Amino acid sequence: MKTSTDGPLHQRLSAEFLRRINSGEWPEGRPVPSEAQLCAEFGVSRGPVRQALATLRREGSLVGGQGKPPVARRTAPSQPFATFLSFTQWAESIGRVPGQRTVEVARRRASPEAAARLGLAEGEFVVELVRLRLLDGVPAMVERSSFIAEVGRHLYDFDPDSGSVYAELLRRGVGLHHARHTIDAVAADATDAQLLEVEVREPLLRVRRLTSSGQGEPLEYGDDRYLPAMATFTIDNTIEGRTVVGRYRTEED
Amino acid sequence: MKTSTDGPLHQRLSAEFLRRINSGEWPEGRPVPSEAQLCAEFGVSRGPVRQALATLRREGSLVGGQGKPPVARRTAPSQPFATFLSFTQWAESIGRVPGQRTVEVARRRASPEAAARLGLAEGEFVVELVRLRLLDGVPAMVERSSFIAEVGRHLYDFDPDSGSVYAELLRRGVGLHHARHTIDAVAADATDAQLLEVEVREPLLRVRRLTSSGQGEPLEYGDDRYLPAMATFTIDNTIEGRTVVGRYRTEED
DNA sequence: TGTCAAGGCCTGTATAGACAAGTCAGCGCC
DNA sequence: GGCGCTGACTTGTCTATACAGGCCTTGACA
Repeated sequence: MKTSTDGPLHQRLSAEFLRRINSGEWPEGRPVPSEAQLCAEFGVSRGPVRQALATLRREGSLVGGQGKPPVARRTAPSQPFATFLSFTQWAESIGRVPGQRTVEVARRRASPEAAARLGLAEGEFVVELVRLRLLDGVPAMVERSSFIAEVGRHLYDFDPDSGSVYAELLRRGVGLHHARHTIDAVAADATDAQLLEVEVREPLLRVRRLTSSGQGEPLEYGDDRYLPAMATFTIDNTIEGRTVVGRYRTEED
Repeated sequence: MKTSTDGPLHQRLSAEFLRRINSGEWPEGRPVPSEAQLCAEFGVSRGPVRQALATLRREGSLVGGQGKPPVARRTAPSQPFATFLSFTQWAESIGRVPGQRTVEVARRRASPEAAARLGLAEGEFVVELVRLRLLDGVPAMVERSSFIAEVGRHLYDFDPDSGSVYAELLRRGVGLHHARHTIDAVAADATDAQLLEVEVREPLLRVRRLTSSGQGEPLEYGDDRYLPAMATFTIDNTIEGRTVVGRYRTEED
């Protein structure tokens, strides 16, 4: 009955339980079998069963308990690092077709804001990349990235219209490790308005991103401006401290 | 030696271990005492000790293990649930003075959007609370909340101008357990503009919030609109998958 | 002096049993 | 009919024990 035959017992149990929840065998919103029943079914003691249930509870697939069996809940899993960082991978993960139109790639002196975030002296060079990102062929976001020179040089022999810059950088061994996203709202300026095909002053969802190496050195500073009708960010958190973040296509309704 | 005398043993142990890490009693980067030593010191069996260590490991305060004792690590904690949910507690946590001016408290039929999110039939009653929230006396956010009737009735004998509604609800045993925040941008409407003292159509950072019980029943639906100059949200994530979220006062620079 | 194997220590995993505390249905009493 | 109480069931917590497997020091041997 178990999904696989290797690995610790509690891992096999938790994989099997998760399968049952996601397959609907344990319907959402309904209590799952009691610990005693599960022990009997798999012929194991209560320890591994509880450990498996605890794992699922931590991940949000089970809720409730104490005196009554916990309840199954299907949840969107937390988006992994790459999906959260890369527009291309994000779009693919939600079943949309990503696209891009590069506006410019340029080596120039860092803007004051980029220089400050990247820890560069005034006048140092960065590689700036400006792209319009599309979702199913429709404009969704304007991306302005400043890469430090050492990372940016990879962009000269890579066509940013062909896909994910991040995937390419990772492939070339650039150690993207940590990213801080700061979210706020801004009014569309003339460039945004023209690229996104909206009026000037239209509200846009802005995400400024500082991507760093494992040693904490900044590698890239980005300013992404989304049409709010195309994408939203979500933060899920619980009183126990679990936090899950995601970026989603705005539901049309 | 234990920090407090009530609560389950493993919780007391984990609180005590965390204290030792943060106080430097267990220096960062150095292995902590072995499970056997901790069992002996506290006179308990291995179960609760392991449970306490597992909690700290999940939160990132301990790393490593398997064959050798785990290593202590001090980390910036993720903002706890209450701080993220409550404007009042958030403001206090960043050293600002929270304020509020209640615009209205009303029992009325749920708006179509609120009814849909709360899983109510059309025409069911909710308690709506509209407040202007202030940071150091300056308008920062307009909050519109719809509470299901059973939760909302607590608001009749509580003055929402006096402080945190969430703290009061928790004190009265309302099981706020999980919250999903959806972030996007909207243009200020006439009401927003008047309350926040900005122009109509000014971009605002909108956070829609669905707060649920431990059983997953929706309890409150909220629509908060922040002045982007006053607050931002951040998401920190790493390639290893740890994610930390926060809400911050926008730096003035 | 360098290398490799042995053994001790430590965590990971699993079993079994016991009691506390919360939930809920059903019964009996008013 | 409605209320409250009881008791069965379930999860939460804790103890005790055992063995597998990773890690590291020690010591014998080349």
